[in-house]
Order: sequence, then C-alpha cells, then structure tokens
Amino acid sequence: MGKKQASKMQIKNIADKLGLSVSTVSVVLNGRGDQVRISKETQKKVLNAAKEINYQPNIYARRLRQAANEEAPYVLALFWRRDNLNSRLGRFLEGIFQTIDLKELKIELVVQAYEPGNFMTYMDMLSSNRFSGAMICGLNEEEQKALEEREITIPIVFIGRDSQIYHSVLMDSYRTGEECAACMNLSGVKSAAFLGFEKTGRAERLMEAGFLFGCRSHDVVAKEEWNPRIEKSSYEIGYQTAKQMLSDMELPTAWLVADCRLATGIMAYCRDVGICVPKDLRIIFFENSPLLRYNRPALSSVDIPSQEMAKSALDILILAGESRMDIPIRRELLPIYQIRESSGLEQEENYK
Amino acid sequence: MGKKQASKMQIKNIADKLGLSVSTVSVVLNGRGDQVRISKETQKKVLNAAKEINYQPNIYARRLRQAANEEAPYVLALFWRRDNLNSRLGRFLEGIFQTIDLKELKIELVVQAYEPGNFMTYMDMLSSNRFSGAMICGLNEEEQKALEEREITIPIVFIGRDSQIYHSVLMDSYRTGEECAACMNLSGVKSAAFLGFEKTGRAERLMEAGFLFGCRSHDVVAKEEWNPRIEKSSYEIGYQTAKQMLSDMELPTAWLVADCRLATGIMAYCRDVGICVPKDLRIIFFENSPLLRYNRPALSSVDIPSQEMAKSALDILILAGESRMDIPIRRELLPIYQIRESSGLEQEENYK
DNA sequence: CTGAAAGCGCTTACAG
DNA sequence: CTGAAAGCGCTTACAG
Repeated sequence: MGKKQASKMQIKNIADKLGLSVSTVSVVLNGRGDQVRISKETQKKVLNAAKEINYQPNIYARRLRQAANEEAPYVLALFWRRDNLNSRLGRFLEGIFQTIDLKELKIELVVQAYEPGNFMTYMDMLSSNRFSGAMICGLNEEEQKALEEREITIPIVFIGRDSQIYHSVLMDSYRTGEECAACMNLSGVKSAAFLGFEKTGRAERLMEAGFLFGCRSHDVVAKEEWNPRIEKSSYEIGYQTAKQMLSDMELPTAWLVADCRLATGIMAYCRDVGICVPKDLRIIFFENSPLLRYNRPALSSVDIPSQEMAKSALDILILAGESRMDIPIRRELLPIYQIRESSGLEQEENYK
Repeated sequence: MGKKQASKMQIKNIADKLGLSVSTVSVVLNGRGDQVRISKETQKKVLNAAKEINYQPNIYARRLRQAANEEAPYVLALFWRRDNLNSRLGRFLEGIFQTIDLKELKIELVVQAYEPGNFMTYMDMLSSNRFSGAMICGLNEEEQKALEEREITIPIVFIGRDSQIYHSVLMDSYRTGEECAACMNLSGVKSAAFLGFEKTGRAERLMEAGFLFGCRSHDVVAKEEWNPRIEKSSYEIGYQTAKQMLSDMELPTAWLVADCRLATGIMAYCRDVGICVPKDLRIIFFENSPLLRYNRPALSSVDIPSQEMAKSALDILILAGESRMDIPIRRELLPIYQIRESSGLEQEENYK
C-alpha cells in the first residue's frame, strides 16, 4: 500500500495467477461482482489473491478510463513547507476553494509538504509536467535558484517570494509598515519603535523600514538603534523588552511588534507600571490570534492576507492557462488590518 | 482551464487542425521542441493553436504513460468542511505527512473542501473508486447516513464521528472531561462547573459529563444546573459569566471551559475582584491558543489531538489496504494536555 | 457466469 | 525535421 519497495502488482497478475480473465478480476475488485453475477467462489478467490499480493489499483489508469467523457480536471499542486503547516495554510486553502467555487473551476488540489531545504526531491514532478500548475510557498533562495534554472513548462506561482522567471504573489511589507504608522493615531506621539527578531527575513526588515519611515514623516522620532532584536517569543522576554524600552523612550510612543505572542508580556508590564494603552502607548502586532480581540484593550494586528494571496495565485494560474504568458506576473497585496483599541484609532475592526 | 463548460480539447484536435501528427504536437507542448529539433515555425504554430483552443492536457493520461515503470501512488482523499479550514487542518496535515515520511509511503494527498450539507456532490467520486482511500471530517448525521447506505468499496475513515460501517477515529471526550478533573489539584476544591455552549454537539456534552463525574468522585460538589449555557465567545460574556458564577459558588472552585476565547474575559474578572488563579479557581480551557501559555498565570488547556488522529487514520487505511477488513476499526484518542499553572498542578507543560 | 477486444489521452522509442 | 505505432493499467460494452 504505497510502500516504496512494493512490487508492481496489477490486475493482470491476479488474472494470470487464477487463470481468469482481466475483466472478471476487474469487475470483482470494483464490487460489481454480484451485479454481473460472478460466482461467489470466483469472487472470493479474486479478493483473496488481491489481498495476498497486496494489490493497489492504479488510480490514474482508472480515472483515464472512467472519465472518458468528462473533462479532465486541472491538477493543481500546492507545495508547502512541512514545518509551517498551521492556520495560515488553512486560510490559504480557504482562498483556493472560494475561488474554485466562485469561478466554477474543476480543480483537484494536491498538497505536497516538503522538508525545508529538500525541495529538489519534487523537481522531477514539476519538470515532467505531472501537474497542470503549481503554487510553491516557503522556498529558500537556493531552492528557488535551482528551480529557476530548470526551465519548467507548467505555470508556477511563488507565494511570498519574488521571481524573475515565474509568477509571484506576496505581501507588500514595506507598505504594510508604512500603513501601520498611518493606522495609529500619531498626534502627540513622541517616539516610535519596531520590535523585531534577531534572526529574521527580508519581509520583516522591509516592514520595519516602512514603519519607521511612516512615523518619521509624521515627525515622530524613530531611531533604528532603539529597535530591540528579540531572540524569541515568551512572556518574560515581552515583559523585559517593554520595561527596557519604556525606560528609554518618552511617552507616548507607538510600537509595531513583529509577533503577537509577545503581547501578554508587554501588556502585563504596562499594567504593572500604569502605562495606559492606547493613551501612552499605541501598539499593533504582526500576525493575528483570536485572543487579541478578546483582550481589553482589544489589541490591533496586521496579518498576512493568505486568503487573498491564494485567490491571486489561482487567478494567475488561470490566466496563464488561458494565454501563454511571456512575462511573469507579480502581485503585491496589502495585509489584513485588524485595527482595534490599542492603536489609538477610534474605529473598531477593519481599517480598509 | 478547468472551467466546467470547457469543451474537451485534446492533442489530436490540435494535430488535425494543423495537419501535424500527434507526436509532433506532444513533443512541442512538453517543451522538448528544440531538443527534438522541431522547426521553430511548427513550434509556434502548435503553441498558438494550443492557446487558441485553450488546451489543457489530461494529467491522468500523462501520468499513466510516464509512470509506466514507477509504482502508482496511493491517492488519498481528505474531505474537510469548507467552514472549518483552520489550524486544526494544519495539524492534521502535519500528522499525515509525518506518517508518510516515517513509513516511507508514496501517497498523493488530494484535499477536497465541501460545503457543509453538500457532501453528496462527492459521493460519485467515492463510489466510482477514484481514490485509493478517503478520510472524511465534519460530516453531519444525514450525510453520514447517506454515505453508509451506499456501499463504498474503498476504505474510508471518519474523523471525529463514530460509524458502524466505516472506520473511525475520534477523541474520547468523556474521558477527557474525567481526566481534566484528575489534572486539577482538587484538594480543597469545594465546587466545580463546566462552562459550555447553548448550541453544541455530542462531544461537548460527553466532556461535561466526564468532568462532572470526575469532580464528584473527588467529593467536589458539581451540579449540572450551575453550568452556564453560553451563547457565543466574547470578552464581555466571559467577564459576565465569571461574575455570575462566582457569586453562586463557594471558593475555591474548578472550571473546565469549552472555549479558550472566553479566557480573557474570565481572567479579567478574576483580576478585578482579586480572585487568585489557581489558588481560588482552578481552570482548564478547551482548545489551545499560543497566547494561553504566554499569560500569567499560564493557562491550561486540552486540545483535540488532530495530529494523532491523522496518524491513526492513515494507519487504519494502510491496514485496510493490506488486508481486507470485515469489521470497521474504531480508535478513540486522548486529547493533548497543556497543563500549566492555572490548573493548580505543580508541573508545567504536558501532563502525559 | 466468463473472456476477448476496444479504447481512455498521452508519451516515447523508432523509422524515415 | 516529422509521422506511425506501441503501450501505460484499467473499465466497459459485447459476445458467448
């Protein structure tokens, strides 16, 4: 059953072994034995033999035959990093299926989880055109380069990475940072900071740059050297970071925090020393957790628009299917804003 | 491109139209035109014609042909409710892919999202054996009944629902409730309650029963009429519910709460009136959010073991593939315990 | 009750 | 540079 070392066993093998014809075996195996009035005895023999050699039908052959009069579906591959199978994937899939519904597409979605750094394993499936199209998320630079060197003929969309060769859909991180600044009520704010991680990617650095630029253009002091480089998320680190920063900065201030899991620590410190959010400290977190909204003050967040990204990616594949694209399409999307009390802005809920 | 109304267009159509042979067209379409030295002109003609008739290759035919010497993969269908595409799906997929890796299986995973109440649409795919096996999650009773009446030959595992006909994997909710009671430090606890929803399913009622039974067997008073029937999750409802309940109950008490999104409201009320968790109130929430652990006190939770369920489901399918099962297999799993400070137990982290 | 034959749509040697 | 033929593994009329 799918074990790599399993031998190739087919209906013909069973038929030969039993001295029956291929059709008889096929009928029995499909559960139509009674219907076609194959003797109970023969049926039993077939079933046993199938069991014995661990027969697994070739689904592709079956489908090719059965679906003779149907339209062949578009087989879409979604490559996703194995270490990142979380709610973001759920929302991405939601986007895919919504689009499928909306446009009445006939798509079969195959999810392939790959070990980070081990994408090459799947390269052959792409270059031998085993899918109608593919979306690839979470590739590292080397892998992307290797993929770009092989000329793949099926349309490919990169999710969250830019490409000169293939299509791509990403979040506009710089503008996100900028707009987060705009989302905060910056009147009266004296200083601003971006709380990011030590080891981080291009997207976070862009967001930081955008945020600082946005604040400065409102005459808010924002020095890059203020921004802490956090090692990882924890309550204590959130608490300590807040403590340290607030001792340096002049209230009120505005923060964009790279990970909402720092929220509890930061908010606890504020509570402990009587810093009022949003009066003294405006704050927006990156990435969303349902619990943020249930906090008091309700905490603001910006999040990757996974659903929109899926939609765009699928749109691109459709387009690429309909007309051979010479130039890669590139779409940059804005995030999902959950602007709530902590930002200092009046309105609850969606900013846009 | 996958549109339902698209006409069936094949290589042969292109070949006929252009007065070329099928092989020439095929070679060009696969990007091997230069390699086989098809004239540029012919290539262009082919490509244009393909574009024009919006040609989409039949992936099944291609695979059948190409993979002649490979073993055909096991095609696994995962049916998931469209309105539930969240992090639970992510963890479920993680379980699947881990098992695939561990057992070195060759499986192609097809994800099918279905509209709740509309599962029947996919019935034909199951009864015509278009998959090697299927996992079905989130079915309602009618749908399950309809599916059980059709005799499907491919192995099927229900996720989260019991069945007399097909295999099933579920969480043991009653025992979960019981064990939650056991997880709390019940010495000195005077009363206990289960905070559940107005409209809810069998699983939650079982958990409630188990929890109350568990508390009572430790001589903790637990009256079913104390248990509130919550309408939905919000900060305010959490706050008000806590207020109301704590006015009736004698401290210290133990609570199992059906939804962690009530946590912020409940904890805020406790803070406001000086109720100390876990000294006065032991508390465990159902379902997990990363933010729970980052609270102080760190909040305990029990969560659906989606990953384990996926593993078990795949194990069952493998078994069913290897030997024709006459009796449905049924596996009940225990949840994931994240027992932290709020339960009153000493140890941090995993209970088991 | 069982078997021989056709054919699903494609790719790949092979021949020219 | 292009075409004719074989064949992937299966199911489905059809014939007996």
